Amino acid sequence: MCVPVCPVDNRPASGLSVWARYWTETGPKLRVYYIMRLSRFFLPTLKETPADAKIVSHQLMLRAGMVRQESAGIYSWLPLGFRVLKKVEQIVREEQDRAGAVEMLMPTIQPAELWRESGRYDAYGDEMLRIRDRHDREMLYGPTNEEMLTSIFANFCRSYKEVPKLLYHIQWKFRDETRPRFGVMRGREFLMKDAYSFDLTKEDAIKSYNRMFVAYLNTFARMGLKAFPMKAETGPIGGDLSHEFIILAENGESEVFCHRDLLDLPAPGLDVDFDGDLQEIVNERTALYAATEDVHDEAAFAAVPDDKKVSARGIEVGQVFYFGTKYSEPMKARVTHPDMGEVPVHMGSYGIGVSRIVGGLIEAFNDDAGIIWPRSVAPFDVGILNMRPGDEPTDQACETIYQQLKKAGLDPLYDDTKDRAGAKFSKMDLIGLPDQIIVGPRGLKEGTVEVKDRASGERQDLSPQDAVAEIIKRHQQEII
RNA sequence: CGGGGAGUGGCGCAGCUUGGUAGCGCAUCUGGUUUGGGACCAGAGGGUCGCAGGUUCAAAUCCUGUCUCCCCGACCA
Repeated sequence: MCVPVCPVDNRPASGLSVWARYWTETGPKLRVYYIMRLSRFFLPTLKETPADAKIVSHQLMLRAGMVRQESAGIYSWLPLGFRVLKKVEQIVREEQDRAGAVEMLMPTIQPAELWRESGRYDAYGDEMLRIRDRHDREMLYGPTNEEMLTSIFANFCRSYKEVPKLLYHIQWKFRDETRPRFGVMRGREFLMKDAYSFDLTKEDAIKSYNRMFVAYLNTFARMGLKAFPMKAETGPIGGDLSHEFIILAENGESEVFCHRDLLDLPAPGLDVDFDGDLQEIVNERTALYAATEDVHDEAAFAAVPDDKKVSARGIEVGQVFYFGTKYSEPMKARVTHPDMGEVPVHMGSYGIGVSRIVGGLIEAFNDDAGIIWPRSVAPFDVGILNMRPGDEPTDQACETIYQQLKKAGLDPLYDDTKDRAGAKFSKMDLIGLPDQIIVGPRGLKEGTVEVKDRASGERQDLSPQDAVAEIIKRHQQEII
């Protein structure tokens, strides 16, 4: 049995569900998997670029049949897009868990009451979608959850022994932007991971801040993204310490300035001890100049050597805040300490734009033919292209390859359609699966199939067995 | 929220100035020829021209209002 394993923590690599593991370990030796045929899947691709989409990620998401716009800034996630969204979400979840954060789930709809307590009900303005229920009670579709979680904490936690606490959830949010744009990158409805920390003192709160800071570096690295922490404005969330995590992209929404050496720092790695001292890792990433345009300091930037100056455009994919007692004070989230008496807890909040990242990934990984997914987030791991459906040996070869890949823990998509070869190639390139296995009577006569690497375009003829082994090898290497 | 643009078969567009039978490409369906980089021939189906008023014998076309979407800016994960 050949199961790709993460070299760092020995977990099975990708796509191997609990059930699959159960069966491969305990079940019958001859396990047959359901074959996901393209003819059965739902993949409404477009040959032409929709007129409304202006940036490449939005165009490709529509063309690849990942999303459909329902209203300005509101999207349905079609099966292909949904798979990527889930992959991104799962990486975020795993790294939150690894950092010691605890997952929960709060509702999308919140009572206005909560926001009156913090004073933000009026302050938030038209960006907040306000609604009334049948009893004429004022409700809102949550743009964020500081109030709700602070209230939960205040309700249950009274003692200094209850802290530190670090809780997160991954939930849909709504901000009624005046001008949604860039597809899912700046929608009104968006999926976000938001974490909230509760600590006794500012000093402790910084430790929580550092946990998230380091977790973020690993999170983005696992998706193949280079995200750089930059000093940032605290905005309506408030507070006095904040970093945005930025990926560089031509279509980035904001201008950023930083020291070139920052771009070369590797991710801390998945073996970081999150209960240990993380300050050094954070210091290393914050020592060099890096700021978004809002807080850009020309004088400080001038001190950076000319050949190290980088000014570029970037997409914000995450942000971390420390804001002290801004919410705990008015909402009475206090704990009692033997020496300090009753004190409001020091808080921070930590967001990652999950749905936004899907767009960001495409901005980072595309070419003229379409999307090029990093293996960790690809909707399927590999595409199997049948060049002559109906031809017995070809069908048989495709299905065998499918079963073998599936058995190895990979998730293939089998193009069994009767489309012409050109259409199949184009479609597969468009949706960007990292690897393709092209199976036709012509090659099979010679005992070979063709393995194509989407990113490099490189192709090689291999026996079906070697092709499967090659694909599995590539996926093992991908994991950080 | 300021400024600009656009709504016509599923998608991309023409028609509007100068009112008169709604058109093209792609996609779809049928038949045939093709068959390893988004084929070809022949035929077919599919549109209350965003919506509501108005002008007129007659409105996709002119007038008024309204809704929606997109772009630039201000604002934000």
